[in-house]
Amino acid sequence: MGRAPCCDKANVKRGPWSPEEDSKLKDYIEKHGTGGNWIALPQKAGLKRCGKSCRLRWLNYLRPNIKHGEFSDEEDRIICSLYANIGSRWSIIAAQLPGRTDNDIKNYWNTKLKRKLMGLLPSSHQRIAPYQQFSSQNPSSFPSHSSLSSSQYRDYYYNSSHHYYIPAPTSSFTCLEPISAPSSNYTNTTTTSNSLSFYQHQEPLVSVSPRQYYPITDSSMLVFGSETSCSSSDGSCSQVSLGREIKQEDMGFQNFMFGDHQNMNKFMNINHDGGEEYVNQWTQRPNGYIFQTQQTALDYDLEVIKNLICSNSSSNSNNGYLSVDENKTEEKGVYYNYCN
DNA sequence: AAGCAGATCAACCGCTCAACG
DNA sequence: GCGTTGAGCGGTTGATCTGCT
Repeated sequence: MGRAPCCDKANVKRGPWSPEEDSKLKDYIEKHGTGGNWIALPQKAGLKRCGKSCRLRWLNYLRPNIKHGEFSDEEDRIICSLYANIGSRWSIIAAQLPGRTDNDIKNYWNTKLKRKLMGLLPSSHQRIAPYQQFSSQNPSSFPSHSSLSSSQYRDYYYNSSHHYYIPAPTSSFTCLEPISAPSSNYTNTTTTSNSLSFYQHQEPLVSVSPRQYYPITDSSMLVFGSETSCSSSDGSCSQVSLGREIKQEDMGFQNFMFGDHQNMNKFMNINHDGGEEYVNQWTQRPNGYIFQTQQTALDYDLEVIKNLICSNSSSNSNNGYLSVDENKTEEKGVYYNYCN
């Protein structure tokens, strides 16, 4: 037995919204708010629409501060970075891009960005940092490490089949450097006002309130955000905050978070603070608590993204989520850091 | 100008989850 | 604990646009 439909489909209008409908909805919400009840809203607003449809229309198009139009390189990088780390969690990604909705980002990813990335990285070329494989491959055929400044070797791809570097295509996705594994000291880091309000503390996290921060327990729920949650969604709002719990089991998250290193791994959180970017890394302490460290970085690996795209398109078994192969991850053993 | 194919994106669908009685 | 309800999410669809022949 399925669920009862949320509205009487025979009596609701569907399809594109007219300017009159937009105006009715906008006027009503501006005057009365949503009242926390989207189902009842269309009737009150004099609309023959499904509540869900109203919600979608408001969140994606009518609410203030929606940003339409081209995505910037910066936004591209953030999307890629987060996609590489958390997969197709569009609402979470949208929460990092004020004014963008998850629907927008999803469409943008599926229609443009994915293709852009796939075209950017020929399959035989692995973008790597020279230090990673110089010794194990054919050092003599490379530009010598010393002959390449850090800024130079960012601009090469390593051709694994022929063991040499080729110049990287010019793009906004440049400058990958290895970063060290997260440190094991548990110092505080700061967050910035425009970021997710991750709670950072030297002490084990305690349960503060629902939708705040919990220690990782056996049931292992990692909780992001605060009660002011208002992420974009199909769409939710642009305020940055994540009101959704992420289970470790979710989306192969367990592998992602904890699979490849005993007590560390990372989850990205990108802040914007006076133009500088930080990556907040989630690290699990031996006692099971998750804490956060910060890197000045954006972090993704084109090859990872590409693999994700390929695996997602060939198999939906992972539900579109990043499911990191433990062995592969271990083998890889290197994180890249975006640097300017 | 007409027809077609591919790209784009608004909207829908079905599902999960939290809140509540 | 269970059922119901509504919000939110991610995947998909389909109407429209654009560019090419």
